[in-house]
Amino acid sequence: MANRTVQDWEDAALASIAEHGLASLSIPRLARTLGVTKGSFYWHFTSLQELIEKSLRRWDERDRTALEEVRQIEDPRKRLAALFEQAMERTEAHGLYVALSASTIPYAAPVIRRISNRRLKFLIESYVEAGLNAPEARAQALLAYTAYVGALYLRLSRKQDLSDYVAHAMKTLIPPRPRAR
Amino acid sequence: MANRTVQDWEDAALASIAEHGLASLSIPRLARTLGVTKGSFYWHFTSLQELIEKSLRRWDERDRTALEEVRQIEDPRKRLAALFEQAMERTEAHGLYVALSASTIPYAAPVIRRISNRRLKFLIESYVEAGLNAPEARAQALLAYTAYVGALYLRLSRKQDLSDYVAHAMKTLIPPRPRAR
DNA sequence: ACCTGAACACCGTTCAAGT
DNA sequence: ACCTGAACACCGTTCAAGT
Repeated sequence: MANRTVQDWEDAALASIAEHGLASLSIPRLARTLGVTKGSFYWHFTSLQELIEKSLRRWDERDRTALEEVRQIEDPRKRLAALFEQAMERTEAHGLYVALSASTIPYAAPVIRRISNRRLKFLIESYVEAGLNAPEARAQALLAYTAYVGALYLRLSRKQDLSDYVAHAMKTLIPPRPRAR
Repeated sequence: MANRTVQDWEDAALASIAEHGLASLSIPRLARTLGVTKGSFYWHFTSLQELIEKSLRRWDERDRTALEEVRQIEDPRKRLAALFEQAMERTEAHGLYVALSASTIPYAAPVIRRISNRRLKFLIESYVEAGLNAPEARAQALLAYTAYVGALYLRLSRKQDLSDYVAHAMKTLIPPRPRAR
């Protein structure tokens, strides 16, 4: 078989973290998945830490492009709605967010911060475009974002359908359509 | 020195998890903290898993009594406000919630579910008392709870003061005082 | 009744040796 | 250039032996 690339290892790591959690990430496991020996890992990476760091950078990049797509939607209210609905898909990304935002590995915090900053900024801008003034938009964006993150975690311990929740959250958190003038 | 008790080990475990995360929990570490050898651990517990299970049960119990205290407040709006403010204190409990709700250990999920069910039920009852009808109260409680959990996680990656956030959340999520009749 | 200390399996890491 | 396989330290677990 062809040799493994750095990207192969990174993708396998992200998938494993998203599904089994960070604690279950192990070099022998990944090696078995990829069909090689654990020793070969150290030709591509200097340590498990480096693998995680590089994988996180990859995830960060993916999140950035995912946001860019939603940004194409012109109507700010529809854009917000799309963001809320996206919040219930993209399960690997959510698995990663959930698995890592509580982790105590030192380089996880900056990545989480960068991702949440980017999404908060996006929310604030959309709220401003939807007619809120700056402090209102900021406060509302923060509330919406925390509700989003909280919902990710809630979904973890209960299988219940959250579509009613999303509907209510959108009603509460998306500003009314401005009146025509 | 006197011998260690089961409770000593449980308390040490909860404190360690809350502060350093679940991944850093290690029997040699705890043993060193308690001034004994790791071998002695296995006189009190059959496995690390059992220690975690029993510790989680202990935490569950603590959360229950913490809720009971807030329940004493008669005015439902003030009770909700107290709950929101408590949400920014009790740091060990929050550290535990954060460290465990994403964990893949099998007995963590039921405990998290029990705790969140209890707090959701409490919120729903308070919202009903504050004048909302049943479905409104349920939806609003769910939104409030997810915002609360999300705020715990957001606080992790940014040191920023969240008191403005709490003020806005309370304004948005606590129903208006009913008019006197 | 509670603890020590040695033993073993598993994972992270290193590295000489293979192709 | 990429991988194997043996080696070593660390942690979870067991257990005979100490007090």
